[in-house]
Amino acid sequence: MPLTRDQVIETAFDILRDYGLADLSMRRLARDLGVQPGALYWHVKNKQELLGVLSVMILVPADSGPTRSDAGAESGAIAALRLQSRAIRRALLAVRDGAEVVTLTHALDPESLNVLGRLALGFEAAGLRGHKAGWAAKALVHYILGSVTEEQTRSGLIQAGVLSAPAERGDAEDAFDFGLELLLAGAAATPNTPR
Amino acid sequence: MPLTRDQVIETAFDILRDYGLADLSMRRLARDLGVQPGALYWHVKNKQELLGVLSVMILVPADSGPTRSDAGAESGAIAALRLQSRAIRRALLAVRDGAEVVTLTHALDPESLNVLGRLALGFEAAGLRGHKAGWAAKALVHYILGSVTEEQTRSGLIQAGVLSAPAERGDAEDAFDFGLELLLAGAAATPNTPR
DNA sequence: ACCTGAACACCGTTCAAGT
DNA sequence: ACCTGAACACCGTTCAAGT
Repeated sequence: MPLTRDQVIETAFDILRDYGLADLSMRRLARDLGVQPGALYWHVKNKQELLGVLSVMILVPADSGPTRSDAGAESGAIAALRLQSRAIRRALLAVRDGAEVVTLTHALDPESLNVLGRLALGFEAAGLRGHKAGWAAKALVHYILGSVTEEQTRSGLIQAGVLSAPAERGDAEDAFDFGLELLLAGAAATPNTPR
Repeated sequence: MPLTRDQVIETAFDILRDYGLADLSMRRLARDLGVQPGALYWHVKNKQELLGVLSVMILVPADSGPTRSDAGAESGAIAALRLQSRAIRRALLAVRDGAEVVTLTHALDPESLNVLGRLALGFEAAGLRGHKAGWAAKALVHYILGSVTEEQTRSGLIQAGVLSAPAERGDAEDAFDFGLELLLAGAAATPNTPR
């Protein structure tokens, strides 16, 4: 039977998860599927589209966030943002080079990932008005993606034998949480020029 | 006369500045220098080393920051961090794909850019102790690089005709400053568990 | 010391032609 | 509808051999 789009995507995801982004070429993907490279372009527009789909898949585990109906207590809004941010970090860490893939997609098409808009809603619930909620969300996204990309790059280099054991181990999470608190504390302290 | 390392670096910088990172290949660089690709490897270890040198060059305009001797008034420490952050942003914006190049270098070798250590000193001057100053500096670096990378990616796409004019223009700087204030306000509000 | 020539092992994408 | 074959236009890096 013919190749399906889902097979292409699934195999791409497997290569990414098991070997990393550097090994995820269209030619390698075609080889794993037992097909000529050109065949892929019947099922997928180009590599960028494929990475976009993978980005969404990577973020699925973090895809239950605050929705507009969750406009609950304002004090809980910051707590919700904290949980959501950690969930995004965990989802990215679960796939090799996950942060890098999502960063690539986010750079070319920020709207395609629901995560961002989701966080903006969170900051609105926390009391930020106008552009500020969106700006805060962008800042948080940049922070998360940057942190996790560095974390995954480091473990990639260590595994490749380029780097030796981490100088100080286990503090990646502490470092992440600290930066997260910085951002959230800043948001909580920001004076809200009314509407 | 023979090719010099400085010529290689200068020409690479020119290609980057004028045509962007996508055009900066070793083969293109060799062509512009009127030499075979292999010749470059006499003057430079590999492409990564070259990008590292370019990263340092890009950041030179922001390379006059607080040093340890500047342990001045604690209130001014936050102000200094604000100025330093804006200087870094400007330096990155001055070169096409500057943020992306620096991000690549920073990912593989964070120590090689003095910027980070510089910012950590700034946070120490602001009263953060122990790991916290370093963590805050990392957060700030991720934020700056992420913001400017997105900014430059967008203008690159617009110039390439992929995107149309920005939906809301001129607010890139406002957005940057807002996120910056979030981080700095968070740092100022962070309780300092003594030593 | 410095460079050429040539190769090795790759890329993403397109497209006529086949079934 | 779906894929092959083959090409186009590239990559980064190495290395014997030349001068």
